[in-house]
Amino acid sequence: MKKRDDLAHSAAVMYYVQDQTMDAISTEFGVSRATVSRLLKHARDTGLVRITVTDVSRGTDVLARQLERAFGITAHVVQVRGAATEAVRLEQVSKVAASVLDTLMEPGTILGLAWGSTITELSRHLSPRRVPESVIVQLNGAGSARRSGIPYTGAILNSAAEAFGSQVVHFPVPAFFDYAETKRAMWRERSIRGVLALQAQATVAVFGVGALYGTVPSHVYSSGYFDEEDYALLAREHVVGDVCTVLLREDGTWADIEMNSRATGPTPHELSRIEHRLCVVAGAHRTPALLGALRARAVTDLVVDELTAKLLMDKVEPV
Amino acid sequence: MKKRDDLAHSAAVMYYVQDQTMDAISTEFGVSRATVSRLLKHARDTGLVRITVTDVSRGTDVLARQLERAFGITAHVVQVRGAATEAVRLEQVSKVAASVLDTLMEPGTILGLAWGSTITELSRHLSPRRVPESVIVQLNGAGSARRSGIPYTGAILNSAAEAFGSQVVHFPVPAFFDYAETKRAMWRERSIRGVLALQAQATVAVFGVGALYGTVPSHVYSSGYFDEEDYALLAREHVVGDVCTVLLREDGTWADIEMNSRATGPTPHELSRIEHRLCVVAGAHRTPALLGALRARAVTDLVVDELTAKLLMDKVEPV
DNA sequence: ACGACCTGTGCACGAACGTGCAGAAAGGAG
DNA sequence: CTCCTTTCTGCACGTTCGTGCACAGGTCGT
Repeated sequence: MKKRDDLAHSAAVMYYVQDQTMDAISTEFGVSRATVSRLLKHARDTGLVRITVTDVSRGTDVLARQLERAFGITAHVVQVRGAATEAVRLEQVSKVAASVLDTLMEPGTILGLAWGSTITELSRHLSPRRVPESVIVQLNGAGSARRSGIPYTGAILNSAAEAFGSQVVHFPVPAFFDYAETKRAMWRERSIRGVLALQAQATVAVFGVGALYGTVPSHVYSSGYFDEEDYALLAREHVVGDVCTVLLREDGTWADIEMNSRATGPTPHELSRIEHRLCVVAGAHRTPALLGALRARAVTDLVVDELTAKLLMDKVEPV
Repeated sequence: MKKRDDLAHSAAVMYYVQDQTMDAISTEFGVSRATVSRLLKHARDTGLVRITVTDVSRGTDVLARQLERAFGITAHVVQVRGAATEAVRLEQVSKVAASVLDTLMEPGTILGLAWGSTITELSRHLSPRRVPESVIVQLNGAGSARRSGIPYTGAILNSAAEAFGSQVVHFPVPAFFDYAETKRAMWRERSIRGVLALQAQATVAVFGVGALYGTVPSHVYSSGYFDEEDYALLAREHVVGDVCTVLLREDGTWADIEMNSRATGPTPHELSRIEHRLCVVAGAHRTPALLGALRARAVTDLVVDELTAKLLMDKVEPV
């Protein structure tokens, strides 16, 4: 499809630069106006046309500033129609997050990506833009008792790699090992050490937070990663969710949770060596987990919907 | 107007990033949809939202490639509706040129600007974008027997400076001196030498071509810069137009034209030390002058309307 | 205090736009 | 070559958008 890109490019120039109407362009090209509409969509989708909003926002959004002061982060609060479904909320937040991520990518960036419903959605909204020498590395294992997790994370990593033109490095381990012993053993393997080393060099990390409780428990808690016994353990430890499959409590502690010795994602401590840690959160039920993540200092950049942001601030600074 | 920019920013995010309809945004904000439409226009106008078309074009536009091969330049051929008036043609070409100039500006750029109807129009279509440490320097004098030229060039330089946030350096001399002697004298003055030195350091120059003949003679030939005697001289010398008020013939020669010893713009030879020389041309009557400019190697980047491009190629490679 | 003026907003209408659908063209398999 | 599948295109409709106009609220000068 070389011809199409070409037409799309001319059309884009005429439409976006010269501001011709689609009608004028269609007669110029001798095609229907509908086709021009489609060409322009194509141009936008393929990154031939980029629409960028400068983020000078930080300065006046009250809620965002509160978050920034309270946690020492950069925050983007996303307006979502109150009546929206959870799916819509997630979509809106992901779109904004995608655009924020876009501003963080620069040549040579090593991007660490977690997985989950939030990140999946985000990966769908990345607009293509070649980032030379970029590498994408999977942050945490995704295998479970039932599945290897590779198709699932593969979809995420691939679409991100396609958007940025990056190399991909998978992390072929389960989300949790059954035995801490196995993890220690694997962590000595050179194949794994290579991935871990790359993770440590990442300059940007993107992740959501998993919520253990609420009407919509997150993927990892509802898809066979844990058994009955595990759940009991989680409850006893007051775990509210996770960041990169490292479980944590609302107060931000995680180090003493036994199950984390079997988890494969980077701990908040390990994460904190990464310069930009973009956390994407949509949905009120994630508030406790988000609070834990923030207190664990796992986050430098946050994208969150307005409602959740409000609930969060209410918890921190009750009025 | 801080509040307005702020609302405009939120609206822009919702509209361009989250693709909400203006309707949804208006109810969210509690204003009318019309207001949102205006906010978005404001956001675009102030550079809060940027729409960029990647110029991978170079690759398939046949005419553009012909020009590139024939003259060793980078060319952008602008489609303009055949039926368009000259004013529309100029506007369209200027818009594209403005976007090309935008891609050439980077931090620290010293931009040399000529003046004329083309450049005036171009300066109207620059979309604001702060370019740190940039400087704009006027390339050629604009004074005539009647006017100082400062208000006229001032408008151009100011609007460009506003768009890029640059410093401005004027060149307060006439377009042509009456006596070559005066020019030599002035060129020794330190105030003038400072400007000349800056011109010599420019990394980007933008200019049109003036056409001496045709239905629409260019500004410099119709606004009292010359007297009867001058015109006779121009005709005798086969001058077809000018670049930065340096007169030239269709074959690209200029050095032996007496009047040029009184002109204040950089000669093609001086221009050629500037890395990027963006020439903007709209209108068939400028074809001979453009040909002269190209042959004089004054140009590295050309933006031209399709019709003029065709006429030009017909002259060079008759079919 | 009053009117003249200026800025910003909503309304309403016509213009511009996106997209489901159905038919045409292009590409493959037999 | 023919039939089937897939992709592309134009039509038509409903939606979404831009803007002239008129009015409201605010500012300034007299």
